[in-house]
Amino acid sequence: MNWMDYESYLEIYPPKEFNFKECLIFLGRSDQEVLHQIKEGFVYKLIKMKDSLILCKIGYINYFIKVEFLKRIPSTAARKKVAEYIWEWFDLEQNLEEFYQMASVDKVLKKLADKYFGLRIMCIPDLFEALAWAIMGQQINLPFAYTLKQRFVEQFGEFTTFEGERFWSFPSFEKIASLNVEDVRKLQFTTRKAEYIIGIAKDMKGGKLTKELLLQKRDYHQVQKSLMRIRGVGAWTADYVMMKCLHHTSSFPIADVGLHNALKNLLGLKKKPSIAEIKDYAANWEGWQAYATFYLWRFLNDKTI
DNA sequence: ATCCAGGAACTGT
DNA sequence: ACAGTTCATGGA
Repeated sequence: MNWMDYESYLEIYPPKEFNFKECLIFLGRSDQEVLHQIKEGFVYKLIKMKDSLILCKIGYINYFIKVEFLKRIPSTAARKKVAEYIWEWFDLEQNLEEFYQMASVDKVLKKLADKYFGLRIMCIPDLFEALAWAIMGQQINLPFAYTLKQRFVEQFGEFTTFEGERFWSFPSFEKIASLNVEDVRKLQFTTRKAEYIIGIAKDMKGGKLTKELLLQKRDYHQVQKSLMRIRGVGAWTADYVMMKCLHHTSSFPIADVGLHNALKNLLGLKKKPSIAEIKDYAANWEGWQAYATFYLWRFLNDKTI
Protein backbone atom coordinates (compact mmCIF):
# COMPACT_ATOMS: atom_id res chain seq x y z
CA MET A 1 0.00 0.00 0.00
CA ASN A 2 1.30 3.40 -1.02
CA TRP A 3 -0.19 6.33 0.89
CA MET A 4 0.38 9.39 3.07
CA ASP A 5 -1.46 10.42 6.21
CA TYR A 6 -2.11 14.14 6.61
CA GLU A 7 -4.44 13.70 9.58
CA SER A 8 -7.39 15.65 8.23
CA TYR A 9 -7.11 13.87 4.88
CA LEU A 10 -5.26 11.01 3.19
CA GLU A 11 -3.51 10.68 -0.12
CA ILE A 12 -3.43 7.26 -1.76
CA TYR A 13 -1.07 6.67 -4.66
CA PRO A 14 -2.47 4.14 -7.12
CA PRO A 15 -0.32 2.09 -9.50
CA LYS A 16 0.14 3.11 -13.12
CA GLU A 17 -2.85 1.47 -14.77
CA PHE A 18 -5.61 3.28 -12.97
CA ASN A 19 -8.51 5.45 -14.09
CA PHE A 20 -10.59 6.86 -11.28
CA LYS A 21 -13.30 8.12 -13.60
CA GLU A 22 -13.82 4.64 -15.08
CA CYS A 23 -14.12 3.16 -11.60
CA LEU A 24 -16.70 5.81 -10.72
CA ILE A 25 -18.78 4.93 -13.75
CA PHE A 26 -18.97 1.37 -12.51
CA LEU A 27 -19.88 2.52 -9.01
CA GLY A 28 -22.66 4.62 -10.49
CA ARG A 29 -24.22 1.75 -12.43
CA SER A 30 -27.39 1.69 -10.34
CA ASP A 31 -29.33 4.61 -8.96
CA GLN A 32 -30.67 2.20 -6.34
CA GLU A 33 -27.26 1.87 -4.69
CA VAL A 34 -27.45 2.65 -0.97
CA LEU A 35 -23.88 2.01 0.14
CA HIS A 36 -22.30 5.00 -1.58
CA GLN A 37 -23.24 8.18 -3.38
CA ILE A 38 -21.58 9.88 -6.31
CA LYS A 39 -21.63 13.64 -6.78
CA GLU A 40 -19.55 15.78 -9.11
CA GLY A 41 -16.69 13.35 -9.44
CA PHE A 42 -16.55 12.39 -5.77
CA VAL A 43 -17.70 9.21 -4.01
CA TYR A 44 -19.17 9.56 -0.57
CA LYS A 45 -18.91 6.45 1.51
CA LEU A 46 -19.55 5.50 5.09
CA ILE A 47 -16.88 3.08 6.24
CA LYS A 48 -17.61 1.04 9.33
CA MET A 49 -14.75 0.27 11.67
CA LYS A 50 -14.92 -1.67 14.95
CA ASP A 51 -17.09 0.81 16.80
CA SER A 52 -17.06 3.93 14.70
CA LEU A 53 -18.58 5.10 11.46
CA ILE A 54 -16.29 7.17 9.24
CA LEU A 55 -17.82 9.28 6.52
CA CYS A 56 -15.40 9.83 3.64
CA LYS A 57 -15.36 11.96 0.51
CA ILE A 58 -13.12 10.35 -2.07
CA GLY A 59 -11.82 12.12 -5.15
CA TYR A 60 -8.95 12.08 -7.61
CA ILE A 61 -6.58 15.03 -7.78
CA ASN A 62 -3.12 15.30 -9.35
CA TYR A 63 -2.69 11.57 -9.95
CA PHE A 64 -3.65 10.49 -6.47
CA ILE A 65 -6.76 9.55 -4.58
CA LYS A 66 -7.66 12.06 -1.90
CA VAL A 67 -9.77 10.96 1.04
CA GLU A 68 -11.38 13.65 3.17
CA PHE A 69 -13.17 13.06 6.47
CA LEU A 70 -16.48 14.86 6.61
CA LYS A 71 -17.73 14.55 10.15
CA ARG A 72 -14.76 14.01 12.42
CA ILE A 73 -11.11 13.07 12.13
CA PRO A 74 -10.62 9.38 12.95
CA SER A 75 -7.78 8.07 15.11
CA THR A 76 -4.39 7.32 13.60
CA ALA A 77 -5.15 3.59 13.60
CA ALA A 78 -8.57 4.15 12.03
CA ARG A 79 -7.08 6.34 9.29
CA LYS A 80 -4.77 3.52 8.33
CA LYS A 81 -7.75 1.15 8.22
CA VAL A 82 -9.53 3.59 5.92
CA ALA A 83 -6.54 3.69 3.60
CA GLU A 84 -6.44 -0.11 3.59
CA TYR A 85 -10.14 -0.28 2.85
CA ILE A 86 -9.84 2.04 -0.13
CA TRP A 87 -6.74 0.27 -1.38
CA GLU A 88 -8.76 -2.95 -1.40
CA TRP A 89 -11.98 -1.39 -2.68
CA PHE A 90 -10.28 -0.18 -5.87
CA ASP A 91 -8.21 -3.37 -6.12
CA LEU A 92 -5.00 -1.35 -6.17
CA GLU A 93 -2.72 -4.23 -5.21
CA GLN A 94 -3.02 -5.76 -8.70
CA ASN A 95 -0.46 -5.06 -11.36
CA LEU A 96 -2.53 -4.98 -14.53
CA GLU A 97 0.37 -4.81 -16.99
CA GLU A 98 0.10 -8.51 -17.80
CA PHE A 99 -3.68 -8.31 -18.20
CA TYR A 100 -3.37 -5.52 -20.75
CA GLN A 101 -0.64 -7.38 -22.62
CA MET A 102 -2.91 -10.40 -22.89
CA ALA A 103 -5.94 -8.30 -23.78
CA SER A 104 -4.15 -6.39 -26.54
CA VAL A 105 -3.97 -9.57 -28.62
CA ASP A 106 -7.32 -11.04 -27.55
CA LYS A 107 -10.21 -10.95 -29.97
CA VAL A 108 -12.86 -10.37 -27.31
CA LEU A 109 -11.00 -8.08 -24.91
CA LYS A 110 -8.96 -5.86 -27.21
CA LYS A 111 -11.55 -3.11 -27.64
CA LEU A 112 -12.76 -3.30 -24.05
CA ALA A 113 -9.27 -3.06 -22.55
CA ASP A 114 -8.63 -0.03 -24.68
CA LYS A 115 -11.95 1.65 -24.03
CA TYR A 116 -12.01 1.10 -20.27
CA PHE A 117 -8.25 1.32 -19.64
CA GLY A 118 -7.53 1.80 -15.97
CA LEU A 119 -10.80 0.33 -14.77
CA ARG A 120 -10.25 -1.95 -11.82
CA ILE A 121 -12.52 -4.52 -10.27
CA MET A 122 -14.58 -2.59 -7.75
CA CYS A 123 -14.31 -4.87 -4.78
CA ILE A 124 -16.39 -5.62 -1.71
CA PRO A 125 -13.73 -5.81 1.00
CA ASP A 126 -16.17 -6.98 3.67
CA LEU A 127 -16.62 -10.77 3.36
CA PHE A 128 -20.11 -10.83 4.86
CA GLU A 129 -21.27 -8.07 2.53
CA ALA A 130 -19.79 -9.87 -0.50
CA LEU A 131 -21.47 -13.18 0.36
CA ALA A 132 -24.80 -11.63 1.32
CA TRP A 133 -24.92 -9.46 -1.80
CA ALA A 134 -24.09 -12.41 -4.03
CA ILE A 135 -26.88 -14.46 -2.45
CA MET A 136 -29.37 -11.62 -2.79
CA GLY A 137 -28.52 -11.46 -6.49
CA GLN A 138 -29.01 -15.16 -7.17
CA GLN A 139 -31.59 -15.92 -9.84
CA ILE A 140 -33.34 -12.54 -9.84
CA ASN A 141 -33.06 -9.43 -11.97
CA LEU A 142 -30.57 -6.80 -10.87
CA PRO A 143 -33.06 -4.02 -10.03
CA PHE A 144 -34.88 -6.33 -7.64
CA ALA A 145 -31.56 -7.43 -6.13
CA TYR A 146 -30.83 -3.77 -5.40
CA THR A 147 -34.29 -3.36 -3.91
CA LEU A 148 -33.59 -6.28 -1.56
CA LYS A 149 -30.22 -4.81 -0.62
CA GLN A 150 -31.73 -1.42 0.06
CA ARG A 151 -34.38 -2.89 2.36
CA PHE A 152 -31.81 -5.09 4.10
CA VAL A 153 -29.39 -2.20 4.69
CA GLU A 154 -32.05 0.27 5.78
CA GLN A 155 -33.61 -2.29 8.11
CA PHE A 156 -30.51 -3.72 9.77
CA GLY A 157 -27.59 -1.45 8.90
CA GLU A 158 -26.25 1.71 10.54
CA PHE A 159 -26.27 5.22 9.20
CA THR A 160 -24.93 8.66 9.85
CA THR A 161 -26.51 11.92 8.76
CA PHE A 162 -24.56 14.66 7.06
CA GLU A 163 -26.04 17.83 5.58
CA GLY A 164 -29.51 16.35 5.77
CA GLU A 165 -28.60 13.12 3.97
CA ARG A 166 -28.28 9.61 5.32
CA PHE A 167 -25.21 7.51 4.59
CA TRP A 168 -25.55 3.80 5.25
CA SER A 169 -23.19 0.95 6.07
CA PHE A 170 -23.88 -2.71 5.42
CA PRO A 171 -25.28 -4.64 8.40
CA SER A 172 -22.73 -6.50 10.49
CA PHE A 173 -22.81 -10.30 10.66
CA GLU A 174 -23.20 -9.97 14.44
CA LYS A 175 -26.50 -8.18 13.94
CA ILE A 176 -27.79 -10.56 11.26
CA ALA A 177 -26.77 -13.65 13.26
CA SER A 178 -29.31 -12.66 15.91
CA LEU A 179 -32.28 -12.55 13.49
CA ASN A 180 -34.97 -15.09 12.64
CA VAL A 181 -35.71 -16.17 9.09
CA GLU A 182 -39.05 -14.40 9.38
CA ASP A 183 -37.36 -11.04 10.11
CA VAL A 184 -35.61 -11.21 6.75
CA ARG A 185 -38.49 -12.80 4.84
CA LYS A 186 -40.55 -9.71 5.60
CA LEU A 187 -38.30 -7.82 3.19
CA GLN A 188 -39.38 -10.26 0.42
CA PHE A 189 -36.34 -12.45 0.65
CA THR A 190 -37.16 -16.05 -0.14
CA THR A 191 -37.02 -18.42 2.81
CA ARG A 192 -33.86 -19.91 1.43
CA LYS A 193 -32.07 -16.64 0.89
CA ALA A 194 -32.95 -15.63 4.44
CA GLU A 195 -31.66 -18.97 5.75
CA TYR A 196 -28.45 -18.75 3.74
CA ILE A 197 -27.62 -15.23 4.86
CA ILE A 198 -28.42 -15.81 8.52
CA GLY A 199 -26.48 -19.10 8.41
CA ILE A 200 -23.43 -17.33 7.03
CA ALA A 201 -23.74 -14.59 9.65
CA LYS A 202 -23.79 -17.27 12.37
CA ASP A 203 -20.76 -19.04 10.94
CA MET A 204 -18.90 -15.74 10.88
CA LYS A 205 -19.97 -14.84 14.40
CA GLY A 206 -18.74 -18.23 15.56
CA GLY A 207 -15.39 -17.60 13.90
CA LYS A 208 -15.77 -20.62 11.62
CA LEU A 209 -15.79 -18.43 8.54
CA THR A 210 -13.37 -15.52 8.26
CA LYS A 211 -11.74 -13.64 5.43
CA GLU A 212 -8.35 -14.29 6.96
CA LEU A 213 -8.81 -18.08 6.77
CA LEU A 214 -9.81 -17.82 3.12
CA LEU A 215 -6.93 -15.51 2.28
CA GLN A 216 -4.45 -17.93 3.81
CA LYS A 217 -5.27 -20.47 1.14
CA ARG A 218 -3.97 -19.09 -2.10
CA ASP A 219 -4.85 -22.08 -4.27
CA TYR A 220 -7.87 -21.27 -6.41
CA HIS A 221 -9.63 -24.62 -6.15
CA GLN A 222 -8.96 -24.94 -2.45
CA VAL A 223 -10.61 -21.57 -1.76
CA GLN A 224 -13.48 -22.32 -4.12
CA LYS A 225 -14.08 -25.65 -2.39
CA SER A 226 -14.11 -24.10 1.10
CA LEU A 227 -16.61 -21.48 -0.04
CA MET A 228 -18.84 -24.06 -1.71
CA ARG A 229 -19.10 -26.00 1.53
CA ILE A 230 -21.21 -23.09 2.83
CA ARG A 231 -24.95 -23.64 2.40
CA GLY A 232 -26.21 -21.26 -0.26
CA VAL A 233 -22.87 -20.92 -1.98
CA GLY A 234 -22.50 -22.69 -5.32
CA ALA A 235 -19.85 -22.24 -7.98
CA TRP A 236 -21.18 -18.89 -9.18
CA THR A 237 -21.26 -17.32 -5.71
CA ALA A 238 -17.87 -18.75 -4.77
CA ASP A 239 -16.28 -17.27 -7.88
CA TYR A 240 -18.10 -13.97 -7.43
CA VAL A 241 -16.78 -13.65 -3.88
CA MET A 242 -13.27 -14.68 -4.87
CA MET A 243 -13.34 -12.01 -7.54
CA LYS A 244 -14.92 -9.18 -5.55
CA CYS A 245 -13.57 -9.83 -2.08
CA LEU A 246 -10.55 -12.15 -2.14
CA HIS A 247 -8.80 -10.59 -5.16
CA HIS A 248 -8.36 -13.82 -7.14
CA THR A 249 -7.84 -12.60 -10.69
CA SER A 250 -8.35 -16.11 -12.06
CA SER A 251 -11.80 -16.58 -10.56
CA PHE A 252 -14.37 -17.00 -13.29
CA PRO A 253 -18.14 -16.99 -12.71
CA ILE A 254 -18.60 -18.71 -16.04
CA ALA A 255 -22.32 -19.42 -15.57
CA ASP A 256 -23.09 -15.73 -15.02
CA VAL A 257 -25.99 -14.50 -17.14
CA GLY A 258 -24.54 -11.00 -17.34
CA LEU A 259 -21.35 -12.43 -18.79
CA HIS A 260 -23.36 -14.39 -21.37
CA ASN A 261 -25.37 -11.33 -22.41
CA ALA A 262 -22.23 -9.20 -22.64
CA LEU A 263 -20.57 -11.71 -24.97
CA LYS A 264 -23.73 -12.00 -27.04
CA ASN A 265 -24.02 -8.23 -27.48
CA LEU A 266 -20.32 -7.57 -27.96
CA LEU A 267 -19.86 -10.29 -30.56
CA GLY A 268 -23.27 -9.85 -32.21
CA LEU A 269 -24.28 -13.45 -31.57
CA LYS A 270 -27.82 -14.59 -32.35
CA LYS A 271 -28.15 -16.30 -28.97
CA LYS A 272 -26.25 -16.50 -25.73
CA PRO A 273 -23.06 -18.56 -25.95
CA SER A 274 -22.83 -22.02 -24.38
CA ILE A 275 -20.37 -22.75 -21.59
CA ALA A 276 -18.17 -24.60 -24.09
CA GLU A 277 -18.14 -21.58 -26.42
CA ILE A 278 -17.25 -19.29 -23.52
CA LYS A 279 -14.34 -21.55 -22.65
CA ASP A 280 -13.14 -21.14 -26.22
CA TYR A 281 -13.32 -17.35 -26.05
CA ALA A 282 -11.55 -17.48 -22.69
CA ALA A 283 -8.74 -19.73 -23.90
CA ASN A 284 -6.15 -16.98 -23.48
CA TRP A 285 -7.53 -15.38 -20.34
CA GLU A 286 -5.69 -17.73 -17.99
CA GLY A 287 -4.93 -15.90 -14.76
CA TRP A 288 -7.12 -12.90 -15.67
CA GLN A 289 -10.62 -14.35 -16.05
CA ALA A 290 -11.96 -12.12 -13.28
CA TYR A 291 -10.78 -8.97 -15.04
CA ALA A 292 -12.11 -10.20 -18.37
CA THR A 293 -15.49 -10.82 -16.75
CA PHE A 294 -15.49 -7.45 -15.04
CA TYR A 295 -14.70 -5.60 -18.27
CA LEU A 296 -17.52 -7.49 -19.96
CA TRP A 297 -19.89 -6.43 -17.18
CA ARG A 298 -18.73 -2.86 -17.67
CA PHE A 299 -19.50 -3.20 -21.37
CA LEU A 300 -22.96 -4.57 -20.64
CA ASN A 301 -23.62 -1.50 -18.53
CA ASP A 302 -22.18 0.94 -21.08
CA LYS A 303 -24.78 3.56 -21.89
CA THR A 304 -22.54 5.36 -24.40
CA ILE A 305 -22.89 2.56 -26.95
C1' DA B 1 -49.59 -14.69 -19.96
C1' DT B 2 -45.08 -16.53 -20.36
C1' DC B 3 -40.32 -16.44 -19.91
C1' DC B 4 -36.33 -15.03 -17.79
C1' DA B 5 -33.39 -13.13 -14.13
C1' DG B 6 -25.69 -11.63 -12.20
C1' DG B 7 -28.37 -19.90 -8.85
C1' DA B 8 -28.46 -23.44 -5.43
C1' DA B 9 -30.36 -27.33 -2.92
C1' DC B 10 -32.74 -31.31 -3.27
C1' DT B 11 -34.17 -35.70 -5.45
C1' DG B 12 -33.75 -39.65 -8.21
C1' DT B 13 -30.98 -42.36 -11.21
C1' DA C 1 -21.26 -37.75 -11.42
C1' DC C 2 -25.36 -36.08 -13.77
C1' DA C 3 -30.08 -34.41 -15.14
C1' DG C 4 -34.52 -32.88 -13.68
C1' DT C 5 -37.28 -30.33 -10.17
C1' DT C 6 -38.33 -26.87 -6.78
C1' DC C 7 -37.82 -22.59 -4.76
C1' DA C 8 -40.19 -17.58 -5.21
C1' DT C 9 -40.56 -12.85 -6.94
C1' DG C 10 -40.18 -8.87 -10.05
C1' DG C 11 -39.58 -7.16 -14.72
C1' DA C 12 -40.02 -7.29 -19.81
